[in-house]
Amino acid sequence: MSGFTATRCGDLRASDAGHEVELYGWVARRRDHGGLIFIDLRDRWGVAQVTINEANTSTAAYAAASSLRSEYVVRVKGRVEKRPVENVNPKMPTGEVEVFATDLEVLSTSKTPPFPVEGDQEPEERVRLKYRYLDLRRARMQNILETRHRVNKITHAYWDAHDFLEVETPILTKSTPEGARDFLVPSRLYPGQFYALPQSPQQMKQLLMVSGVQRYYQIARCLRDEDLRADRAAEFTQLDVEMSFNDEEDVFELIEGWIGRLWDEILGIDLPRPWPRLTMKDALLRYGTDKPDLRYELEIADLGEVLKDTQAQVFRGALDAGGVVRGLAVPGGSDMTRRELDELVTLARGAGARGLAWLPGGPLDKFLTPAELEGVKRATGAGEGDLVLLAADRRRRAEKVMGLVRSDVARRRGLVREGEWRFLWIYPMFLFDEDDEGNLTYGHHPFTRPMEEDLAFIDERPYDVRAHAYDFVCNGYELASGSLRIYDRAMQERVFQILGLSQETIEARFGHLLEAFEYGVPPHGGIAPGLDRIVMMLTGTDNIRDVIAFPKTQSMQDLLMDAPSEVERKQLDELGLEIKRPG
RNA sequence: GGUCCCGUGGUGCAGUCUGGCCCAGCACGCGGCCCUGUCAAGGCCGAGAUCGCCGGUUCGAAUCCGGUCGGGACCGCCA
Repeated sequence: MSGFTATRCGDLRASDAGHEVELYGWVARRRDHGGLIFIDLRDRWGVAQVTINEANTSTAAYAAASSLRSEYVVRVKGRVEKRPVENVNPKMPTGEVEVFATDLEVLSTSKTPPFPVEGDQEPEERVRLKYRYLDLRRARMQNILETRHRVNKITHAYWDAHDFLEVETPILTKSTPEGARDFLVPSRLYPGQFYALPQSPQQMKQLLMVSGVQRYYQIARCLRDEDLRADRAAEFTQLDVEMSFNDEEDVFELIEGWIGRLWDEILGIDLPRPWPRLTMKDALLRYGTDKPDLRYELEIADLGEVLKDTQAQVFRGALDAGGVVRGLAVPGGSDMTRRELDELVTLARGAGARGLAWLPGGPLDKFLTPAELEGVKRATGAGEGDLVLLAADRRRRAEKVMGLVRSDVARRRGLVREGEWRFLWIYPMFLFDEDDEGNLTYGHHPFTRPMEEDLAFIDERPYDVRAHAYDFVCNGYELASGSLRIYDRAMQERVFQILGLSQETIEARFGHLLEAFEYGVPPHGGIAPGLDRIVMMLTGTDNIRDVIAFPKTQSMQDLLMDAPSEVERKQLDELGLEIKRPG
């Protein structure tokens, strides 16, 4: 029997009493009583107590036990014994037994670790990342690794059971300047030309539908060279799904089933189905975001109607410029301090707003008529003791500001109902969006299918065109995005044209897709949930790096491997590259 | 590109606002000794930090100012 098949520390139970066992593991803790030494021996499955009694073991074994320090790797031979009742440790699954060591061998010693592997103390992230292999040894991280594995396993089983085929798609692919910035890979055989790492297998999965795969899924790595956030990594993992001859209801059904399975098997929670749906328009109006957190109420109201004749300058100005006034009632908010309000104003300014107003008690009270004040109260549902926060701006900015204010107010006033899971679909979404320069761009991606009934006004009022596009959202996180796709060459070209792409650009970048569309394309569509974020939810962390074994810092460095790093001159020469150094 | 928070022995924190009581405190860890029923073992003793780095202000700087580096949060960005 090798150590690989030996008894696992965490598996020991009362029923093992009397057995001779061999254990392999790391020293979690050592309690030396002088003549009697207790070792908590840890492996992936748990911790068992090894007892070494000077009186009943070899001198060599006792000497070895005395020399043990934290994180030494040892092999122990001994006999499992039931502990006397008074010595049972009910806090440990293995607490009913202990292993009396007859033989103990140090397989590997350890320096004092840079931070404690045992205990719940969270070291600074810089240190954790540099010594990631030790960080991952901690129980919390082991649990995350295991949860992630189980998510993958359940996911494979689920989609396989629905006859989906996993197909691997290339890592070296073609750059598409639309969307996120690509990671580029220089080509050795074609100097001056580049591959791109995939932002997602979007086009490949559509081509697989043309191939007749009909039901495709892949646990796919995606790479985007954009700045990072707490919930955004440069390389991340999507469950990529695509199917043929389907409508959005098929997608909703399958996804709700899959998420339901994950929550049931991993958390033992039975999620209610079907999930509620919210149109993009309503999400932005009522919650100020496309990923609302429904664990608290705080609904935003449009005040354009009640303030349509107002003489208050800030509101008048915004409304006359075609903007909006939006308000949010804070229950019991009249007790908010000036300092808190100032912090909210700072938050609003940070989002580009000129300011944030409040009623009553703010400087605007005297500019509103009693009827207008009454109207604001009614529209926002504000009662006695409540405070109304207001933003007046261009619609998109006012929405953004109120959305940020809403979540900040909920957080600082403790309105978030922890422990709730509020899944919902954002559907339908808009086909187009407006970028910062006021130009038309796509809402989801350029392959999204417009709703047939809205095509009539696609040229006149493009922003009002709804799409067969959907996100699913939970507790303020966007967990997935998807759509039904265009499967008609003419329609696809038309959308590209509306987006302002020239015929040459269309041909160069998407010619392969358009050509494929000439050979019998099934109507198709799909979705791509972010697996990292789903694991974040399941493990209760708000940091995406926690659910990635070897993550990079916010500034995209790998502190363990020390990447990125310079390469040798010879490598550059082979690629025909020269480095332009700034300065 | 921008805004904000953080950086103090190996680790986690206090001290910074209001400069001198701090050649820096606490807990854990670490080293030595004692200890035969602990499980966050206990007791005694001990070592370990020029307070991220550079510069400035001051009689005097962990503390104030400027810069810089690193980590984090956010805005922009993320089809």
